[in-house]
Amino acid sequence: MESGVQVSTPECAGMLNAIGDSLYVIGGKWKLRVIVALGEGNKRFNEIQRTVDGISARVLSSELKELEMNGFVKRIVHTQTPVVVEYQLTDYAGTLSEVLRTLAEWGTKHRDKIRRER
Amino acid sequence: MESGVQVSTPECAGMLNAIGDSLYVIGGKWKLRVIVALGEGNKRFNEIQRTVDGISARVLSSELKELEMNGFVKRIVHTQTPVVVEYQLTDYAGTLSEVLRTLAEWGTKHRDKIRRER
DNA sequence: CGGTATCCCACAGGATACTG
DNA sequence: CAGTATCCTGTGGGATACCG
Repeated sequence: MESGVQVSTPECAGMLNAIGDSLYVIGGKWKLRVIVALGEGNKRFNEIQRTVDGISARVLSSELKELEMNGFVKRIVHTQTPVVVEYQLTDYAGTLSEVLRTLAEWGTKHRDKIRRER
Repeated sequence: MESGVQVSTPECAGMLNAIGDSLYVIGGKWKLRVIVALGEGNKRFNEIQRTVDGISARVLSSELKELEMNGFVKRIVHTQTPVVVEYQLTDYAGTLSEVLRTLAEWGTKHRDKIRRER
């Protein structure tokens, strides 16, 4: 091994399953982006929608529900008048920080590469 | 900050775009899994299909084409008889190693967490 | 504002059959 | 074996309208 092509750990099968598990929970078009958006701090529904470019209300609503079910997001209702609803990341969402970091890093480098090629 | 909830870097917008770029290229249900499968070493078409559980020939074919277009995979035709076709990761696929590592690590931990909860 | 309900379509992707 | 062609379904997700 010299060029970094060999990506796998000794047993590839375990890695395959582990990656499968990850994608099952945080895969898809929006989940990670919503989480990143909330990484800035608590947000209200429409704020999130404005931050995550292109997401519709319907989809955001269902994504937030799934994220809540999976323990990444907490929904906080401030019972003032008018009622204010905030979403915030849970501690568990913090376990994704390394994933997000590497993914963002790679995306940046990849974009640069594409730029250079054109 | 004490609990790791704060996932974002100073500017979240950049991270949002970077993650978006990543997902655009390596997002989806199969791409990363095909790459991991090839991480074991070169493979033939049907070998890959057997390794990546659940993928159909049609889908694998199109995924391989996209991965080739994006510079992750090289298609090698050995012109013997019978003709043998191999797929191998390029050096560029190696740039994903950190992403794959963190993703696999997280997936493993997450599965453990789910197990404990049930 | 913070959503939910409905409708609808595009497309990912499964099944099967077929070819060199 | 290594795919391609065809067909078909499920569903992700957009648009719009509506409600408390």
